[in-house]
Amino acid sequence: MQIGEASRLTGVSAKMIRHYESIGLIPNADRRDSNYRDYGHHDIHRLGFIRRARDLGFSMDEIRDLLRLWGDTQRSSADVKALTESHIAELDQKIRLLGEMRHTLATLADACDGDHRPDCPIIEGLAGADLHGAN
Amino acid sequence: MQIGEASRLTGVSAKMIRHYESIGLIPNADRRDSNYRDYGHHDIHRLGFIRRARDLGFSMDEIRDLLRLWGDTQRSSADVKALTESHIAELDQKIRLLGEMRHTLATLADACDGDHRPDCPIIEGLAGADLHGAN
DNA sequence: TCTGCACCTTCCCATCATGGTAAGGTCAAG
DNA sequence: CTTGACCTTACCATGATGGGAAGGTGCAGA
Repeated sequence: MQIGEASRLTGVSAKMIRHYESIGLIPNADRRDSNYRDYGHHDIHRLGFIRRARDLGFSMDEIRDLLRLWGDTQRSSADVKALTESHIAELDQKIRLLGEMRHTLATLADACDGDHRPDCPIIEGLAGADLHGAN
Repeated sequence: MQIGEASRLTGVSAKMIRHYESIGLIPNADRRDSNYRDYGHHDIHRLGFIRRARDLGFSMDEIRDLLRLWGDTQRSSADVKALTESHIAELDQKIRLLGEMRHTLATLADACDGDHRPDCPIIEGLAGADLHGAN
């Protein structure tokens, strides 16, 4: 099938399919006489794998590792689990950081009357108060 | 003072200070005879404001709005609060998405023995299972 | 005075994942 | 033969940041 159908089936844009090929995440696609790329079941499966990993927040480097692990019949499930848990830890870190931001902002917003007057603890906080200390 | 000291005082890299100037987030700095940029209290204050907003996850566009609100003595605190709450909603959305990813991954990881054998529900999930449906 | 070093300047390139657009080739249906 | 959908490559953009090159400035010490 052509790249458009592969895109529709996998939810990966044609643009990104070509990009993944260019960075070696997927092998060079077969070409027809027209020079159009030609995809089969195997390619669709691989692209679906990539899309699901991407949707779970794995970086391209991690996805590269996952693809290698996927194709390695010798590897232990412990290898996959380790990579996954490392990624979970990254997610936890991001969630924690965003949560801290949210907490600080919510505290400032709570202190702000939000009326017609100009006095605003949010702006004052940004303008110089200690946002991370005792609040 | 020179850009290096301004950077040290505010925690904004010299590189970014120049960048903020180039995109109009801060006014063009005064120049000495040497053509070196020259900063004063006012500039330091503004850069500190930007750094704090950045640390709270505001985008450059939002920071631009915040700076405008900061300098506008007419604006109501409601304007600032609205912008802040919009940003909090963005943070909540990101946190929710990351949390969903984490949940799916944790479920898969829990199902994975993580031993020497190759069978791995994580890889199987990525390879085609329904990750978002009943799991 | 010369030298060295720390600092500054501008300019260009890279990241990461993705999209847009332009200029042109292919192919099937009407 | 035309139309339209599809494909090709190539280049540019995002947002926030860093890296590095090539060269100017300024001060302290030999």
